[in-house]
Amino acid sequence: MKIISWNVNSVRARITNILDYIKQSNPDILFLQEIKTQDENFPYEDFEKRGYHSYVYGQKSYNGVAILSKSEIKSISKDFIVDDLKQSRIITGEIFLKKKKIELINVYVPNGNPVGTTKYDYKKNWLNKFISSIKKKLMKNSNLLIAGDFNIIPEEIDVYDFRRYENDALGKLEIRKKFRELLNLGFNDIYRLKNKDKQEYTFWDYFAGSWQKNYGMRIDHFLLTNNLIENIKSISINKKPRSMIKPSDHTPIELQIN
DNA sequence: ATGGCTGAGCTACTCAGA
Repeated sequence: MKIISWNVNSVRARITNILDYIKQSNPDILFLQEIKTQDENFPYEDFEKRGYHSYVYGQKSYNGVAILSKSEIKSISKDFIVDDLKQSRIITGEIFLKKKKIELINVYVPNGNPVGTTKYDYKKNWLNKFISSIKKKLMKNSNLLIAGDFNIIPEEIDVYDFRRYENDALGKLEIRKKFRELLNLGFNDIYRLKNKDKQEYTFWDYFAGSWQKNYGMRIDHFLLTNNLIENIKSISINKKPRSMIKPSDHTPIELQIN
């Protein structure tokens, strides 16, 4: 089974790119972040024609997440945490894999910049609530798969120039510690688990020729609980969509499990 | 280099992204 996560930076502006990518990569499940549209304007028909169910938690202009799936997904939920600002950032569902019930958690973590503002505090509080909801979920199910745009650079190796981000909301130690706190609950950063020293990125800024210069960062992740490690076949970052015309600034990360 | 670009909403410009 192929599960992919991709921050598309607007599902409507990106629709041809997404449909081309689906045709090429053929995911069973696709997590989308930053769809930037309300549910009623989501392009359900485009995906239905290609054989996908769409589960959408939209928002006007900003944020918004969705799960596309070839098979029906049960127990879809949009209230994983209480979000004070009512931003659409998490959608969850359940699938079965070899008799394991797996909780799928698609996240779009707040950016948090600039540091020292209410946006940064919102990110910290959001992460605290997220971690506490994960703890609760772990008491019911030890098979969790979290994927999405975490807006966290886990370690120095995960960005082209760490010094430029050590005081940024994506790279500050305080935020990176939240990521470690999550891992310490029994999760693995699957890309790093499978690629100990590899320096690859999932995001490149639109400006300053960042893509051409490979000034990127690894901020989109798959975190799986220890129980699911035996099911992992492969994980890879697919850079091709970032090289296309009118790209998202993020590129997909692809997980094979069976 | 607190943004050089891009998208949404809207129709001139702000907000947001990372």
